[in-house]
Amino acid sequence: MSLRHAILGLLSIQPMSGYELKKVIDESVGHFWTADQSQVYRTLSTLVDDGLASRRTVVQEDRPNLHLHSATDRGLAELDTWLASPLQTPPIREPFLARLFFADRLPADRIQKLVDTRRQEVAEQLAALEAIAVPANATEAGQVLRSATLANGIAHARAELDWLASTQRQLERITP
Amino acid sequence: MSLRHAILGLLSIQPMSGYELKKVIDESVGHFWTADQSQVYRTLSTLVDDGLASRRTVVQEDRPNLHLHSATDRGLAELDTWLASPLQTPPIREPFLARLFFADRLPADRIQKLVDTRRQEVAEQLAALEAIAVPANATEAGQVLRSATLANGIAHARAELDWLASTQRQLERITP
DNA sequence: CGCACATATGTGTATTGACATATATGTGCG
DNA sequence: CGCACATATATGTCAATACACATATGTGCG
Repeated sequence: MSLRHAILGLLSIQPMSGYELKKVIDESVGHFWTADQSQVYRTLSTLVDDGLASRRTVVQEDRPNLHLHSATDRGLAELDTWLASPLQTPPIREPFLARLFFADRLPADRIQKLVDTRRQEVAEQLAALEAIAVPANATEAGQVLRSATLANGIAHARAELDWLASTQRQLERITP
Repeated sequence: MSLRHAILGLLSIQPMSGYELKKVIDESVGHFWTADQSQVYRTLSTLVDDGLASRRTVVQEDRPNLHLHSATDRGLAELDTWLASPLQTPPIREPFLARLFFADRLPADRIQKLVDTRRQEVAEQLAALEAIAVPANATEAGQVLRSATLANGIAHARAELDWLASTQRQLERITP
């Protein structure tokens, strides 16, 4: 469970409610990490139970009360331990490649369509990533790192598009 | 659960035992799909229960008996349905990027080390992928598709290496 | 007025999967 | 002789997650 650490990391930057966390995850780290809303709340609870985060209720009058969460000292220590620990590579699962691998069961035009649909999807993803503004000449480590994670997504999207184009050409070559 | 379909796909090419399937998954589709051994056996059982695969026991004298599995007609139909169904994009989870995002908590040399360790790992992965031989001028759709999935892994590994180099340069720029 | 949507927090539950473990036998190595 | 390793199948179990659902209130729109 690395969602624990992702949340701990976000809380180390700024105290947040579960609701806000979910939004931040979707918006600012969404290109490399996703989380279910219910999981965010449950993880926050275990974090508080384990003493890695603290919870403070903020009374609001015109909307439901907030549970504002902060990383505790132990939480920050745990975060640093995680940052220094060896990286466990996650299981690779690429549904599109899995499909493409068996796609010769389909007629040629259907294979082409598979590839083309994928091309459109990746093109949209790329456009979405490129639309996110990044500071041009970052001087702080945090800025550099955060724009680098974004650049990673862009680099892979472009690589995927190039590969798709090349695959498409190869497919056209065998079915003239 | 797409392991069902991955297994169904492999069985459509050739009847196999669970043991053999696990090996084939590790070796031939390992660069885009991984599976736990216990999960392979359990999935085979549900596949048989659902009538999508059939099981035949092959008695062997000097080793444990084989359970040879084949895709049934219904299994092949299910496979084709899956191939034609809209692709559900899996949740994105990139532990390395998650770490890098919060790595400004670490001293500069530790960040560099993080990036460098990653560079070595990806370089090894790339070498492993490049070592797999592929037919140069594929004429069959199946060959083209299968070498394309391999090419995909290579393309992404190279993109990752380029990005890592660029990130490293940026980090050096801010900590002279 | 009803409806959707944003704010905000949670529970219930089934599936998936990772990891450990059990069982049985043959081969090769030191 | 013991040990590791390959062949081969399978269960037990816990954690992580996805998806659905429940609850409560204010705002804006047609």
